[in-house]
Amino acid sequence: MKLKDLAALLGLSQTTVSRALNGYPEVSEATRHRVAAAAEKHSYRPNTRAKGLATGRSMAIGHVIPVSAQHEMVNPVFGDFIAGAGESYAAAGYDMVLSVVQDSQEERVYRDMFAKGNVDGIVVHAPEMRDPRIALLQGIGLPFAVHGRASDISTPYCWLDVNNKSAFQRATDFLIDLGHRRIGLLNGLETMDFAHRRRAGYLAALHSRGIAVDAQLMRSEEMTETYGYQAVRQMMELPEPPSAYLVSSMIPAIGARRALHDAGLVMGRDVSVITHDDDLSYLRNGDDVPLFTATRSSVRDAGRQLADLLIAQISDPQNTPKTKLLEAELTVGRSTGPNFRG
Amino acid sequence: MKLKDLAALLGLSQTTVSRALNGYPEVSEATRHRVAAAAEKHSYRPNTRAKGLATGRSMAIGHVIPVSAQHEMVNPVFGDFIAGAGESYAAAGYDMVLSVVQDSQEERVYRDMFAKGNVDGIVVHAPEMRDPRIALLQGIGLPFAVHGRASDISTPYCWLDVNNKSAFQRATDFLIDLGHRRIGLLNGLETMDFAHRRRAGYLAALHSRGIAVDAQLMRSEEMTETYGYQAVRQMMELPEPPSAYLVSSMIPAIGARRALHDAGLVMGRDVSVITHDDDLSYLRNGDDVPLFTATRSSVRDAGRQLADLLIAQISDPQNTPKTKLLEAELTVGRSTGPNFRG
DNA sequence: CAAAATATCCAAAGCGTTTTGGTAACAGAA
DNA sequence: TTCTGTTACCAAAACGCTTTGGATATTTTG
Repeated sequence: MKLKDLAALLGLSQTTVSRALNGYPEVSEATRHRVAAAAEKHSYRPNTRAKGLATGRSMAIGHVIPVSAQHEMVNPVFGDFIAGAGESYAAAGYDMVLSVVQDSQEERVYRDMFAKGNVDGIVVHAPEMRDPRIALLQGIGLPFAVHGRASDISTPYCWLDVNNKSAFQRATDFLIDLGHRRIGLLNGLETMDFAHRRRAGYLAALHSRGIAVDAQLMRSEEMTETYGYQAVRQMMELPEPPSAYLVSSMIPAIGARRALHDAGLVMGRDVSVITHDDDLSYLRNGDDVPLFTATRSSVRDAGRQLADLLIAQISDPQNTPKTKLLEAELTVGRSTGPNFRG
Repeated sequence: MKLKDLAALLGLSQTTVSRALNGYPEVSEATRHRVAAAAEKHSYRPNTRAKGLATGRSMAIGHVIPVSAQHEMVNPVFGDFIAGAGESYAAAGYDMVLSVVQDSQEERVYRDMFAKGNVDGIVVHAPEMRDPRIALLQGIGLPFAVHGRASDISTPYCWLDVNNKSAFQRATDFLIDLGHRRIGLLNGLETMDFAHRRRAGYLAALHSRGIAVDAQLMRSEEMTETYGYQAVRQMMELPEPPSAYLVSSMIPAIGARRALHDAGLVMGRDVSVITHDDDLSYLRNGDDVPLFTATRSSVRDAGRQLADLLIAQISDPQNTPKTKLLEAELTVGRSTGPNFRG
């Protein structure tokens, strides 16, 4: 069923049917209802490509998922982020198109997406500190929104981020208040902007409390379970092992817990652990009382909100780009306690 | 830069330029090269919508991610599956369009996708036993491929599945060989086809070895960490607790491990655990020696292969639908050992 | 050498929409 | 009555591509 057929069926012109369906005023209420009823009855849906060609918009938003050649890894938060963004898109009538791309190919993919015109905007994932993608997208004039920020870029652009620095500073302060002085940091890859900020928060807390920084207590890697396990094992072997750990994600935190268990230590009693918790649907942090003390911020909610920002940006491109900084909450669970060991 | 401009620039007709770029024979090699060079130089990319409108194909494949209203959950394997499928799509020039949809809305979404014509095919995720989506898609004539199977549907359709029954039967046999008689099953939701098959494999092994089935040892739920934890805790309280557990995914297996640790039991010595391992990139099963004995099958690879099947199906619709059954490998790790207790 | 075949190109139609630039009918105002 | 506005519709152009159905040289064939 195409527009032509529907128009013929109603004895109307394509123009009138189109206007009736798209809510233009120059159509009588009577025919508008007649048209709507017929469209409903024959479940007419305008062809996306034709509509897009005519309007010049694709009603789709691109997500480019970079996969580095070294560690072929899809960030586990990705599924939840997408679920959140998907809700907003569905509500606004947008489709989501996904490209999984070797990071070396990324620039080409952005350019192609723009040239081929199959998206009206793009969500940039996992920004690095001086991420080249932002300048690139500004250059080609494709609307975009960044999940996170790029510290070294000063021109305004649309982003949504968790206040990672403040979250990790508060978490570190919390551990210091409990008497911990040697605090291990199991950070994500510090080429990533969020990891850099978390480190800054950790360092700021140490400095403000006059605690010396020990490079042996700071690790930065891809956030896997085995990373958490091995990093904790190694730090435990130090002459002065940490009495507490600050971990960048639930997954390595689980590895950290395993390492502590293997060593016969009990979290919250012998050693303290705080982790960042993205509130992933399949990896809830305990039920009633949280398992881990955590800096928590729902990545699903972030997806929802970032999508809204981007949609607003697309529908009104001259507007100055909106930004939003979410505060993570610090929820106290069973994995932290006072430091008795000195 | 559109075709018209490129043609004008070259002093050729749009026809010739189009044919040159699309590899038609009625173009001299000289002009073909000239056109290709100019296209490259000005980085011309045909507009997707226009091309799609002209050819009647959208060069996109839809993935509908159902989210049930009760437990808003995105399957953690999803990210890796998408990554795999994305590789195949990129190689074949397809885009991937994603819809996150309340399961009550699913039928409407499929119908709309077809009517609006914005995908050439669809991947069906997480089929249930008598999944209505298959008949629906066959009815509307939209090519599709199923990740998994629907047991109660006999008409041929395109699918790729892991041999879940055989995998879980072998795993159960393995445990029985080690002397285990009371084996707990922590299954996924048994409305899902894969979970049903796994249960069948578990039961078949018990039957063939003359071991009585105990309903108290069989659980079926959404595969979260807390599920694994609580299920094991509860089974441990039974008068005759299991000496071994068979778990449907790494995530609940981690919860199971936590419950055993909390009870002071050591996996592989006091209690055995086998889990299914989807080989997720961020949740590797140990490094050198696997942590868990596991039935392993890469879901990323499944994504790649299923995408290939669907693409083949789309390019040759009359062909009888291809299917592929992958065998999971049973890899021995540290979580299993002989049963000394009885 | 004329006719047929081939190689190379092009103008225009078509894909299914939206949008432009109207027209016809009828009302109210002068 | 005539003019102006308004309401309710429509024919045709446009979006950027592919494809159809030629057209014009050039080569091959009989």
